Amino acid sequence: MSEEQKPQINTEGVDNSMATPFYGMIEEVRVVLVDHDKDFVTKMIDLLKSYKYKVRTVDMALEAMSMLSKGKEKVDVMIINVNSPDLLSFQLLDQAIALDIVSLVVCDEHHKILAKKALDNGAYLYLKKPLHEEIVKYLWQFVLKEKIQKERAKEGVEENRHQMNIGDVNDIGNNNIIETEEQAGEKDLPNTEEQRNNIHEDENDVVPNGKYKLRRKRDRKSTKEINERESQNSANKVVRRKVCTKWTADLHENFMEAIQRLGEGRCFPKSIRNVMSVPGLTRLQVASHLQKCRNNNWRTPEERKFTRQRSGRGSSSGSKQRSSFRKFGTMAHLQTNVTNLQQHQHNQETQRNPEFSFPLNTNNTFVEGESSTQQHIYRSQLQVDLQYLNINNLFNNSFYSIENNSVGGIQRQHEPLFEMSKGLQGSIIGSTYYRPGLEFNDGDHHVQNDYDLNVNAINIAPYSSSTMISGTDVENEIINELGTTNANFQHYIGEPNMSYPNNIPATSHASENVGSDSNEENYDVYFDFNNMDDLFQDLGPPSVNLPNEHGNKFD
DNA sequence: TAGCGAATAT
DNA sequence: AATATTCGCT
Repeated sequence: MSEEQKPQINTEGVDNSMATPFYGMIEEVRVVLVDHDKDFVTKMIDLLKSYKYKVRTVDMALEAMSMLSKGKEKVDVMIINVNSPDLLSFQLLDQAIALDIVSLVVCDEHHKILAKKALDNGAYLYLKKPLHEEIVKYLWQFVLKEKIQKERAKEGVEENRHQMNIGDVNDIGNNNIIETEEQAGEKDLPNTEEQRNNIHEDENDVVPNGKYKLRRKRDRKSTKEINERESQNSANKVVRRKVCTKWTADLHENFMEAIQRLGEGRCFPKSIRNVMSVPGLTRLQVASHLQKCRNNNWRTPEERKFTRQRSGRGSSSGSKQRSSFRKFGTMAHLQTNVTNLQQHQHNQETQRNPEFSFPLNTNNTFVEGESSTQQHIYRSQLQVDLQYLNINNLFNNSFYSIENNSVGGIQRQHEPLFEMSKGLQGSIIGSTYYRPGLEFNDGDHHVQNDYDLNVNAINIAPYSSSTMISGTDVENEIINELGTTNANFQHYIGEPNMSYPNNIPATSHASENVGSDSNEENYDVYFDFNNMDDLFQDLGPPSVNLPNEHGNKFD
């Protein structure tokens, strides 16, 4: 029975390569642990490593966030302490989710509210410490499943592409991945260059100012092409969900402070970004915002509401006065004489010099909103909107086929792996699919049903096989399966009528629905892995032999 | 090259 | 309308 001999494991194409970690299904799994609890961290490192995971640890969420924004290291799994001292746990979670990182949120003390919030925000699982070894052991399967799922989603998309056009509006989320291919043929082009060169100069008109004015839209790569290319290059690279930063008054304030601090002539996107140091905020985003501001085209959310109300947005006066104020940082490169002064100020910690001729000022432009009074913790600064939440509820075939073979039993040597994943994932599934919109930029972005859909996922998973999510057979099977093993879990059921507590900023859509959804009582799912052994087949460590060499930044 | 600003897409 | 993405340029 020693782990050495699991030859049987490979009957099906499942994979025999015991030689590689994770049964060869995944090359490596990089786990980032975000927790300030030394003890826990130490233990987890050992545990994780014993299962061949690449581990990287950080104390606080902020650190992890910057790590993610740098994007240097690929991360597959994040284990986040829900109570990071810097209070950024949820922001980190948002970020991680946006990057398709399987995120487990852990806590010392269980709080339904937090559990709910974590799941709401896309956490794969919400767990109380210490983590059950089984979870760690099968962590990689979560990753695998997500990955496969994503690929399938992509494939499906490709297949249907011709008929999908707009049709799939409800398919939130895929818009950026899908992209209809109206004009076939272009995809054949070997490379972008060629396409770029297709711009016909003669089609441009010379306008009075001597510049060329494009007659037709630029011959840019369609996002579709990009996506295609991407998916080719890196089959396993996940498609990033498109995220949209919302420039809240706070965030803007931060931005303005940076502008102020830098001084005219030095307001470049990059430097601004650095000064702002808002994790996750990219240079491009700053550039975009800067552009908007320079053009005096940006309004705070409050202002927007206001102007919207008075429908006017009038051509004339009114909103115009702001202009003089917002012209800051124009042409950073113009470098006005203010420079020296600025430089000076720059060196000093205290920069806000009133006399700073910068228009922007101190200004109360946004003070109107409660923002200014807000704590200095950059709370809701970066509100990431998941515009493309949709997770195609496609179940991947890989699992499917295997599952089919194993219908009826959890035993089969080579299948346990998947059985397990079925059980576990199935139970976890709720949180996996459960991704109500966080907050959307504009009402246009239909996330609406996601909520119900997903809530169902959560509710149903443990108890029944009613159709939901995708309604495929596979799915039901999984769910049923889960149902049978259900007893092993202790489902923590939230209070029946728990409506959104005030402290959950929420996502209005969600809260509304919660209120009206009779199933809400099952909303909150909390697992207790006391008896996991019954649920999972013990396969021994995923990889007994193979020492994994890939030692990137991960140990 | 990386980073910028403007143009353009979504 | 607001934010993202692309692109030519330095």
